[in-house]
This record gives sequence, structure tokens and C-alpha cells, in this order.
Amino acid sequence: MVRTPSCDKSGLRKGTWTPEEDMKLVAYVTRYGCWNWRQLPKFAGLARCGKSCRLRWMNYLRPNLKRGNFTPQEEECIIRMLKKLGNRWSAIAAELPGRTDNEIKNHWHTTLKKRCQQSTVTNEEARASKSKNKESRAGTNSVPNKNGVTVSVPATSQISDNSSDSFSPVSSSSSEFSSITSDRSSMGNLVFEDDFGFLDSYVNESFWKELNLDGDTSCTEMVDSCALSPNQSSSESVVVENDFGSFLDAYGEVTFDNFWSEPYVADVSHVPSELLVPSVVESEYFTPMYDDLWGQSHFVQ
DNA sequence: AACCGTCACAACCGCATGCGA
DNA sequence: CTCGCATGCGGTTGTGACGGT
Repeated sequence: MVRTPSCDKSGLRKGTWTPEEDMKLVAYVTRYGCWNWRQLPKFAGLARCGKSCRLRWMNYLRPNLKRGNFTPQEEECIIRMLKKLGNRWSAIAAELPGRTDNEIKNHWHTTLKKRCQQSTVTNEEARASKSKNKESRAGTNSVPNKNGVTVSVPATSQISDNSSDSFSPVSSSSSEFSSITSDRSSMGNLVFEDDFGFLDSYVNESFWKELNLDGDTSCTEMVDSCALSPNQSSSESVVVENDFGSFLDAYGEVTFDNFWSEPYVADVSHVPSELLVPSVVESEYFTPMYDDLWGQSHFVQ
């Protein structure tokens, strides 16, 4: 299901992301924001191209991603939007909070398309049968439709042509947080070999621990706690205690309700000044707007 | 047990677009 | 207007999992 890691000519890694890489990226973006994808891997200690980092973050690591099976409502929305917009996956994804364009695209190509085609065939057969019956009754000599049927919907779907149908995407109450990796068992012994001290200490000892409600410090449990639904722990809070200058310190207390939604004080002190927009350089605190934070690096004062 | 075909999906690639100099 | 850079987008590929023979 996943690609075997490999290296390309320039020495940058390609292929499947390892849990270590994921943690480095999450730790970096969470702390510093994605101020420049091209430069980011260098500062985050990742032997990846910026494009790969961005893709990994956008499609897999970013907060509020909903993972798991698509609901019938979501599938219906995909089909309806596909019919309305064509294969503009990003636009379709915008209608489904927590779903990525890549995920929707994959789901369409692997599941929905076939289902729709089957449905189309079934509809054609039914129509042909109906036509045949009508023909036999009327005694006429009609010709099967050579153009076929272009509108295809699942047999179970009731899709209206009215694009203003008020379908409301399912709220992501099931899980507001993405699981960092499905390969959790391999995260037990993480060794960071880079020059980025904050990663060694911050990621290993604090980052996940901060999110852990059980007090269990095993990596597996830490990651599990990341995947918790806010509803599971909204009544509890996490007291942040670390010595690593975590952005979480700015708030002192973080709950699963606000962990990803609260703006934070991004530390861009290590970012070359020439790469910062003036407002960032001039301001003391850099608070990425939540809406843009995980996709764009727009800092505001 | 070994082989093979299919499936699911993460990740890559190339082009398009936006934006600032 | 043009150029270069960063990012976004959609198509495609590669690979492990899984089921059937």
C-alpha cells in the first residue's frame, strides 16, 4: 500500500514517509508554520523536496483531516459535485470538510466510478428491457440508444439536478484529528540524527506527551492520543509543561478542543529575514490565521 | 504454499496559476 | 510586459494488502 523509500539523484528522499519524517514535519509546521515550502525541509531537517513536504502535510498530517470510510452522504455529495463541476477535485474537496482532493480523487477512481458505471449498465439494461416490452406491445421496431447514458448515479442515490440542493456536509464529529501514521508500531524507537535540537527533545519528549491524557509516555500511546476525537476529551485539559520553548507555552493550557484551532505564537526567529514578509519581521508575535495556517503561511499581527 | 490479479491509496510528476520584482 | 519563483491542481504511477485459484 505504501511505497518503498528510495533516493533520487539529488539525494532527496522519495517514496513513503517514515514516522520520523512525519514527526519532524508535524513538529516543525506546528511550531513554525509553513512559511515557505521550498525552504522548509532544509530547516526542518528533512531530506525531502518542499513539494513532497507540502503534499504530505496537506494530504495526511494536517489537523482536522477526516480519515476512514466515506459516508453515503459524502459519496452522494462527491457524485453530485462531480456532475456539477467536473473533475475539479479541489473544488469538490472544499464541499467536504476534512477530506482532501487526493482522497476524493482516489475514492472516485477506485470505488465510485465503478459503482456508477455498474449503475449505468443496470439502468441501460432496465431501459432496454422496458423498451423491448414496449416494443413488443406496440409491435414497433426501435433501435437501441447508440449514444449510451451519460448521466450516471449510484442505484442507491437520489440525486437532483438542482445544484442548490442544500446538502450539508457531514460534520467531522467522529474525529477532528488525523492519526499521524497507521504504522504506529514502528514509532517506538525514534532516533533523530540531525542538527535540530528542538526536534530531538521537543518531538520525542514533549510534543506528543503534551497531547497525552493518560500519562503514558509510550510513543504509541502518544500517537493514539493525537487521534482522539475532541468529544472524547473535551472536558479534559492538557497542562503544557516543557522546557523547549514550545508554542504551547504561550497558552499554558491546551485542550483537544482548541489545540489545533487556537492561533499560536509562531517562532520564526530562525527564518532568514529576507524570506519573511515585512509584517512578520516588524511584528513581535506572529499569529497565523487558522483558516490559512495549514495551507498558506499568511502571518498577521 | 505459491502464484496471480485486483484493489486501495500514498506519493510523484508535470503543467497551470498567482504574484512580486 | 516579462520573467522567475512558489504553490496549487489533476493525472498517473508504484506498491503492499488481500482474495482467489
